Amino acid sequence: MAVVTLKDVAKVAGVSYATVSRALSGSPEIGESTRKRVIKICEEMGYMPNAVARSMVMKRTNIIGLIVTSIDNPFMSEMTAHLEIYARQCGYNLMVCNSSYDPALEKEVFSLLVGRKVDGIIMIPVGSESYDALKTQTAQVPTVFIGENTMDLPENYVSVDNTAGMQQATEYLYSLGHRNILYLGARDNSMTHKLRADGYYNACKKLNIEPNVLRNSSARSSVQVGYELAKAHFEQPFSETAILCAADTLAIGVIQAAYEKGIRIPEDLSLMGFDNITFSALPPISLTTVNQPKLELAVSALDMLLNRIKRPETPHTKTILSPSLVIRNSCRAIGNN
Amino acid sequence: MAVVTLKDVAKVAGVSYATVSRALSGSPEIGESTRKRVIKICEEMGYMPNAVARSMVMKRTNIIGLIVTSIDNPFMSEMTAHLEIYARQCGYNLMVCNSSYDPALEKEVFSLLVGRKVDGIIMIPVGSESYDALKTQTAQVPTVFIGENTMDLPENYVSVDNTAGMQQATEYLYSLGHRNILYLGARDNSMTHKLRADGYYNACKKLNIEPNVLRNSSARSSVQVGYELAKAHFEQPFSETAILCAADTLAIGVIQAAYEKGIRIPEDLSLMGFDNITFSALPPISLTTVNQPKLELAVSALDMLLNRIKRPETPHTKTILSPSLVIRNSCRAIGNN
DNA sequence: AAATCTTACGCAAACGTTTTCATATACTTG
DNA sequence: CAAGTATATGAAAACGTTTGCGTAAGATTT
Repeated sequence: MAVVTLKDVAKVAGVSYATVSRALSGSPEIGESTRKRVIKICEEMGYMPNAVARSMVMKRTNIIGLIVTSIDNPFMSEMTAHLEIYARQCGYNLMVCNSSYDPALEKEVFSLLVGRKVDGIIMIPVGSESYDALKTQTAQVPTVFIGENTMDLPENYVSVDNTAGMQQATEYLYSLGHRNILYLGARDNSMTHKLRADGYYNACKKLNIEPNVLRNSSARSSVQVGYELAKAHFEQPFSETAILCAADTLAIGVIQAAYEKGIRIPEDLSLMGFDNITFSALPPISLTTVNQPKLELAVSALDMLLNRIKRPETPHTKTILSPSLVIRNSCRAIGNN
Repeated sequence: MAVVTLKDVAKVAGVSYATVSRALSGSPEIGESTRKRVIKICEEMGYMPNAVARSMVMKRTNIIGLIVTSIDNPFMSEMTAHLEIYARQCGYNLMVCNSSYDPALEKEVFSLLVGRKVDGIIMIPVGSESYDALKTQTAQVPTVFIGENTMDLPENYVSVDNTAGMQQATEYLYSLGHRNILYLGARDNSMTHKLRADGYYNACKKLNIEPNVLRNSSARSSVQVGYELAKAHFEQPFSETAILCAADTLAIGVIQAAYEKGIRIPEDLSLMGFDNITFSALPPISLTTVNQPKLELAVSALDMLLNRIKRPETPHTKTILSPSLVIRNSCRAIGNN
């Protein structure tokens, strides 16, 4: 039960503990014979370096903090999986925290991670206010944002090109003959969602069709919210032939509401989402959507962060990845007259 | 950029740094006036305790390690969310690792967490061999297993009663008139799945129907595996009126395969799963299943772990939670003749 | 008023590493 | 062979806390 330390090993090996440390760290200034002997003794004694003590002296924990709005969200959990695996390969472990879509909590866990002396933080922010609130905090530790960006603050972030993606989606529906497209789930408290809405507006202008937006006043885009918005919308007669959702989760909520109303997709109504979460691919759902490349997002974010950890004084950068259309069976072509 | 330490605060306040420490820790042996003054200075200077240094001396990190097979799995991510929130309320942070369904990697990350001096580990094991492989390791740090258990090793674990749940599921199908029920996805490399299969066998014996099992020879139960098993099965004529899956993910794969074959659920085939993941509730899927109470599992596991951390010499315990049937629309009653 | 007890604080050790600097030994080289 | 140079190792500081112990000063008791 007693934990073996460097000193214990040193005593058995009859050397100073500095020597043991050097033997294990692969330092060149040590004799080959003693190195082998010490390493063998370490193995026999089951010595395992104390990462806390090492962090203490090296002023580096090899931990990176990850703040997500909710790990219980297919998009985030997919990305977290990629992040964790890649981070471990790079010698880092992940400390994961939920902000639960609460800016106050987000700030709190950020401080907590700073106190834990994580080497860096990757964060999927609750909303665009996150920037202001965290401005002083992000100065304390290298931070990279995923998915959320902003014009005025040159923070580090990686994101998909939300505007281009949503514009592409709108144009796709147009190409199928849709002229009356409802954009469902616009939000003002998230830059990501503003940019997505921009894509829709851009396309409308370009294609000369009338924008038609149903806003989401809550703080998040969930299946539940999509369901409620659609349900309310379906209460009254509507003329749209297609619904374009700001997120896949919303679209799945719409499916539910449509199902209850007997509205068939895509026969009666075409439907699109954005994100391409795993479950959108399942045939019963088979949602046409815009893909966010989760692996690339994860890898880019970590690369960017590791870079900043190494060279903190480097200028801030951003990486914008290209989204891509994923065509499934939730949209149909209609004759437009 | 320079980090404020206890010493800095002490210097400004004109006291020893022991006094600052005591002021913040709420020690009684300190004057009320100095306490207030010191705390105020701490706030002004933006002092934040260094958790690493504290861990060093207190021999406690307030970190718990979580090893899941894959965070990118709705069941695990739901539970992780609950765990993280509850743990944080208890003053702990979560270090999350994927074992990626690989026993060797599982062992490796376990060691890694031990080296990190986590206070305890919660683990969803890859399979029942995990116990043997980790026997020496679990002695080094309090460990609690979730969902996986075993007869011979009295490890700490919390689990749902898999056998009772699957027996209940089988009986439910029987009550709908099904006599030819295919059990899809049995696995030998997981005690959980053995116990679930036991539930099916028990029910068959009790109800006097012939067991009919399609094994899963891979290491995991994924949508993909379910799809492949069902697809192969549907190639040839089959006589089953219902398929009972060892996991919801498998059942969703079955839906996909059935869809492609034009087999309607529940009209042509009844289908059940086990786990009750979020997406099983969506109307297009609407899977009748057996619920695993994720919140209760998470809370029980953490309580058990915290208990062991406090009193490591306490005897091992197990907590078995009751599953419950969740009836949706993937099963139909048939006339049995 | 002397003796005792509290109270509030400082000193310093300890936690387990890494790493700089010093030093002893062995090895070159002129 | 003397002097210098590598080479291998040890001693000790440092990282930022917590906490046991010691001790002044003040409060209480007799």
